[in-house]
Amino acid sequence: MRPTAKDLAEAAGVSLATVDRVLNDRPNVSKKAFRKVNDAIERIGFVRNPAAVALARNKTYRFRFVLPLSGDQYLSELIGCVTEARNALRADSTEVEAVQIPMADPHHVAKYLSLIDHETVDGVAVMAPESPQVRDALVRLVERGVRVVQFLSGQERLESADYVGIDNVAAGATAGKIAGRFIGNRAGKIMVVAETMMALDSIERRLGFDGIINAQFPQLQCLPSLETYADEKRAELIIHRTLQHNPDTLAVYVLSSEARAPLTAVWNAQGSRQLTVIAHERTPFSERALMEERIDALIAQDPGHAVRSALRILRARADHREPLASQERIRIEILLKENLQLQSG
Amino acid sequence: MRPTAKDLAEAAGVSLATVDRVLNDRPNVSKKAFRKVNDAIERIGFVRNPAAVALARNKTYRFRFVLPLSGDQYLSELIGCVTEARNALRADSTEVEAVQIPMADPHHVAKYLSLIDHETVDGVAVMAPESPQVRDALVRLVERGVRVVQFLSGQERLESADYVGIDNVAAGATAGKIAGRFIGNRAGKIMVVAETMMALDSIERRLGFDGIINAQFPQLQCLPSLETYADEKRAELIIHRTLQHNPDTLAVYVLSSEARAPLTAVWNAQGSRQLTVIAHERTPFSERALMEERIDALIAQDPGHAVRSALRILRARADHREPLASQERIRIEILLKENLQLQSG
DNA sequence: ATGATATTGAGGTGCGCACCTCAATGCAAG
DNA sequence: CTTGCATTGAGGTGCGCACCTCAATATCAT
Repeated sequence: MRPTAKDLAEAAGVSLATVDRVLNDRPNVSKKAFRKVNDAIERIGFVRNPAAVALARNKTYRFRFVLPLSGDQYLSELIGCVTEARNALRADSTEVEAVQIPMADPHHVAKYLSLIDHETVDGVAVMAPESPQVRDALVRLVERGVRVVQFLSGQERLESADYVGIDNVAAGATAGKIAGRFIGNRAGKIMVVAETMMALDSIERRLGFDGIINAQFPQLQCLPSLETYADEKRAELIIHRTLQHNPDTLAVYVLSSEARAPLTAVWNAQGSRQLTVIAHERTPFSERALMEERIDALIAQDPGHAVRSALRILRARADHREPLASQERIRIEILLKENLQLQSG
Repeated sequence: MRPTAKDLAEAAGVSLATVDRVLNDRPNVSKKAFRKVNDAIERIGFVRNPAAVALARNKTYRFRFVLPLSGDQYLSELIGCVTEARNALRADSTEVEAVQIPMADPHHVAKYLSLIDHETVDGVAVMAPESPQVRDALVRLVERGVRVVQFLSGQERLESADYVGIDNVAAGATAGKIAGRFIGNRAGKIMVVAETMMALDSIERRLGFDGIINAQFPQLQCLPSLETYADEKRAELIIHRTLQHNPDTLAVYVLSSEARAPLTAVWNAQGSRQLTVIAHERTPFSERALMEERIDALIAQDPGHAVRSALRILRARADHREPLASQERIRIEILLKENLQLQSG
């Protein structure tokens, strides 16, 4: 039989009360007792029964995803994943919610975060653009006893918070390698489009992309990043113009998770030209375009995995446990038409 | 507050005993009572507290991985993942073990499986080559009340068992697409190497590979599959000969998870020739070769994910729950040097 | 030695459920 | 009506632990 706390007390030569004090970091424990209990734990291989702990604590965990307010398809996917996780975790006394707030003004975001405390919520996963105000607000959030996960967002990594998401430099490099090898040995230009180059993740992806292209594909030249500012008209205009001025464009790389506007513009303007198209993230739009071979490859991070990973980490932190690193690394996926694996089949 | 079984009994207008009978499929429940309880469950949104259930049942789950006896690096990785999962699940009253048995003789495998019953183990994940004997043994295992997962192996899919692993036809197609696009528009041949073409997964991968090459890259021609029979000398010989006879070979595709012998032979024989190399599975060997740019791409399925997935499914089945499909789909990963994401960094 | 404080033990309660027993009720066939 | 059986309810116990109280003892400085 598996040893219980009672066995542990016996083995350690102390009372159940002392075992309880040691196991739950309660005060008034002598160093000697502490050692006796920990030695006994090693000796008899005691492991707390999580079910019994959960039942006795009878605590409900409350976690919140703080996401940008946007009509982005990737964001919709993400919200869908949160909803799914919410339903799956309802059984485990875990309340999960997603809120969307405008991210344009860092002060507003910081203000929002400053109103959260551990009375309201045990942990938050925050997806917000880099800014000193937000970073500060996150640090203070941690200080107030709320677990924080930096979630899929181009922020400077905090010491005191966990990060869930991919390495964007590596993601850009991956895109670069795929683009370079897919293009073959023709010489020409690559058009790079982003919503904005103010975002850290765009900057990092571009950095990784350029690094690979410059080092390994000297016959290719990356054009300056085009910024759509999430404006369809503007996207249409600048992309059309760029394609006209650069007839030797061989490929398009869309940095941002929303590829719809840029790619629609590209397809309207490309004429009979063959373009290798690389974009980020799997959405209904990009999935369909991949199936129709209008996109050649997607660089993606699985939103479902990201959500579950964030929740597992928050849960582990709330229980003062170390998250299992090997399970929580989000992969940089390369999606082709062939390995898309649609749900239906 | 979250409703408990007591609340449910009250809401249904029955006693706790009847609620218990309905919830645990016990006999002697009238249709009327059954309906009353289920209606009340819907109405008040009752969800069983899994922690309380686990505690009250006080049951330990015993799952076993049945794997081939082989020095294969991928298998070592797999065993490592099982060990990791074993330690992680020890806390949850779940015993996980891995046994390795010789798979050469289907009768022997079937014999081994026939000795397993639900007294010994609650579920098994079996990785064994396709054969009618094994298939039969698995079906009978299920009939004896043992949950079965067909694990990462090229077996005909059973109705009565779950499957964990990738679609090998799609994996082959993915390899084909990567090979074709990486080669560019040069014309030439592709060498295909397998340990044996008797294995269903090799056949399926080859099928997917040829399908893509023939349909999308007519300038490329796939050579007949070379079979190494896991014999280094033989591999060396046939690969050397094939490369000599086919000076216009542009790429090598290794179908099996053990790429070491074939690729070593290729590197010994390739001379100054540039070859695009595609292989399967991430192992210390293939990882290193990818970093050194001796392999261009790996098609992989994450063994850690596969192990965890198999265990989650076995656990769900043992609890008469439906596994969460969306989480259990094993992805066909494309690994390049750029998205390898080594553990160290 | 004395008081103050730190440490320990004994014991109880409850978390939500599974599983068991036994008596009580219902219902049908004879 | 009685016998037999199916159904239901009341009640208890225990799973392993967290959390609490109170009294008893140990340890320290003075």
